[in-house]
Amino acid sequence: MEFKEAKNKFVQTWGALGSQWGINKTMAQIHALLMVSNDAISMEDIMDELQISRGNASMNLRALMDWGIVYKEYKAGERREFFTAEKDLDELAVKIARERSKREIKPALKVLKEVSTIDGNNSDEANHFIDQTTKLYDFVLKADNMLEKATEFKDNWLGKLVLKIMK
Amino acid sequence: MEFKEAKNKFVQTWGALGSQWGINKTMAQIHALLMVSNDAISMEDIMDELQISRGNASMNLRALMDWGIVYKEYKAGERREFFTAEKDLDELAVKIARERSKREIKPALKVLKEVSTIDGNNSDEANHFIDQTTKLYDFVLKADNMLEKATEFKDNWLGKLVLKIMK
DNA sequence: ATAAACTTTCATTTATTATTGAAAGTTCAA
DNA sequence: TTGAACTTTCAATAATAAATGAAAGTTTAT
Repeated sequence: MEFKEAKNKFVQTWGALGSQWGINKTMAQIHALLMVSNDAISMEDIMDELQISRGNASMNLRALMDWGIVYKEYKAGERREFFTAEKDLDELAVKIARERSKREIKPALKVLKEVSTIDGNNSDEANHFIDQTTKLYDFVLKADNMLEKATEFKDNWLGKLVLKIMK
Repeated sequence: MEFKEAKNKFVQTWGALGSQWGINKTMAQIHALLMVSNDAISMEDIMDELQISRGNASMNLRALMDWGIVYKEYKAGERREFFTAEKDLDELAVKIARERSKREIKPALKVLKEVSTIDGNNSDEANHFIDQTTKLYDFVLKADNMLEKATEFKDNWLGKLVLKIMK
């Protein structure tokens, strides 16, 4: 396999993986493209390489910047903007985790808290519901906290030790 | 809020969350419904409660069973089948993690390995590509292994201790 | 202040994904 | 073995999500 083919395969695969995880295909593809590019790329080049429209490129680049995993870059003497991806994978993971927590897990927790605190008044059905949703609340809260903690984990001697032991 | 309203809100929220994570809405809703139900439910009742068609119910129940998080149950003297969800949340998390690893992460790793082992022959661009995808391969592999290990984690005194310290 | 060079927006179109429901398949009791 | 009671399949349809592209908006050099 030669470079161009490999690059294309990578971009396509990353895009497909993205859709499976609820991230739109083009967004994942743009990210993939920027991840493996040596230097910053213009919107024009992204459109060209991925065969997508201007609007599509613009919107997805904006979304990637909102996630904090793609940056604008300005080149001296150049009018147009260039884009780069966060290439540090730990940093990337942290940002994605934080963003999904904020956007999805936190709101879900709010609902879980709400529905788990209804009055069960002597109905078996309702009591089981309260019990299950309370457990779920605790579980999701714990998982979310672990995610949070994991973001501090990598620079941490204890963490590294534990990982080694767990291997 | 009363029980019926709370139950509905929970099912709807769980469904919406599912779509955001690449799981189809109905599948997530059926799972939610079974999670908070005291006892096994027939397909008819699921169709009725969620206002979905027979085919839809059948296909998504099948999918949930393929994931190993919903079970068929037979009741004595009853012809039709009843369904229950895995209610142990640790067990649920393990099964989902394993399944997604098998279906999505493993194939992605295969591609990453493939594309990261091309011949870079003296092109800077290609060399950067190889470098980035190799790092990505290592990262994803490590994350996948951690997921695997985490499935053994809960019964483990060391794990519990670490979580306590990390708090 | 103007216009060239660029980016963003958003109503419309297109593509993707999920749902329906009728027909085919299965199972079981008699 | 038949047929009633149920489940599964899958081609057609509907719902949802993403992409287009032309018009509006911005920025900057002169």
